[in-house]
Amino acid sequence: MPKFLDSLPMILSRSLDRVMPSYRRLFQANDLTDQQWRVLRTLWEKQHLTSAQISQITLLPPPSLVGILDRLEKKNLIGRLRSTEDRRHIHIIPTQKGRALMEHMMPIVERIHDDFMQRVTAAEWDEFNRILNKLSEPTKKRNLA
Amino acid sequence: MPKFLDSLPMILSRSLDRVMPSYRRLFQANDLTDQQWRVLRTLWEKQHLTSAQISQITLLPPPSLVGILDRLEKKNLIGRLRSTEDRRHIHIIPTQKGRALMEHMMPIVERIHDDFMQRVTAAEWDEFNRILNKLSEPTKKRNLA
DNA sequence: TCTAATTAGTTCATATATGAATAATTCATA
DNA sequence: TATGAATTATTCATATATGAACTAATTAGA
Repeated sequence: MPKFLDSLPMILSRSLDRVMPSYRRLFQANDLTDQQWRVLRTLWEKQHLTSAQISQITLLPPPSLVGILDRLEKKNLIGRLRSTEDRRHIHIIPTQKGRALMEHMMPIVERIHDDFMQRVTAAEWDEFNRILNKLSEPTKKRNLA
Repeated sequence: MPKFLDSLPMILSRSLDRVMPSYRRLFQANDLTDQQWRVLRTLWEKQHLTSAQISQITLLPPPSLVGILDRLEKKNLIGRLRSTEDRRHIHIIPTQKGRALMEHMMPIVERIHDDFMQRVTAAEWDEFNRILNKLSEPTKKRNLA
């Protein structure tokens, strides 16, 4: 009989609860929420993204994103720019202040990430990802065979 | 260079996002939120629990739990009962209606769980749990060796 | 036995999640 | 080219997350 605590959702939630504090300390030290970090982190690699793209990458639901972007804009970390080609699109662009903040935080975040990676071997990490993917991959035509 | 999407938090969040809909359909069909389900599920096995115990098991933060319990109580699914021994404790007890709802839902939830389990072998599941635990175990005296 | 420290539950302010609905825009096509 | 379908960002109502603070009750100790 599978115990509640051993269910997939609880296992994943518990792991998240254990992993996030290491990151959150850094975020809070820089006056960012987890979600605000995600948005800025996404913009670190790209020059500009639409709200929908950010939502897709960060897994943040569009309605939440509106407020998150509002607060990032209020902190002068990002800017909104409506596209001229398709006036429905709004480009989200990091400001100089936003870029500077990321430049400061990225190395530290990578260090935190490396600390977690050092807990397992490369083979274990691959295996972990492989199994987790099997467990959670989208159920497309799963009912064919 | 580790990509954002391959970081531990994003991997876990993405998996959760993919796993939860299967459960959520059932929850919504029974007019429950994810969190309300967690509380009821916890009470399924025990006869009564304190708010603190529920918080510890479900991972729901105490401030959130207050409202969740309020709404469960309003739906007549649980009851609050202040302890006579230690008047700080409040026992949370499922009502008959609450128990009946669980009796209806538990088999379906177990079926959903089994569906996920069938995606991997028992060995893979054990391996997955072992590695995830290494990845996310609390950092106690990690800086000793 | 009286006070300081603890504990359980709660409140508060702010930020986010969830699902439905909406306004503005663009697209497909009759 | 007018019109309905689709798309993007947003708003709305409700529920939850987060961290600080607070209240009532209990306990530890001088």
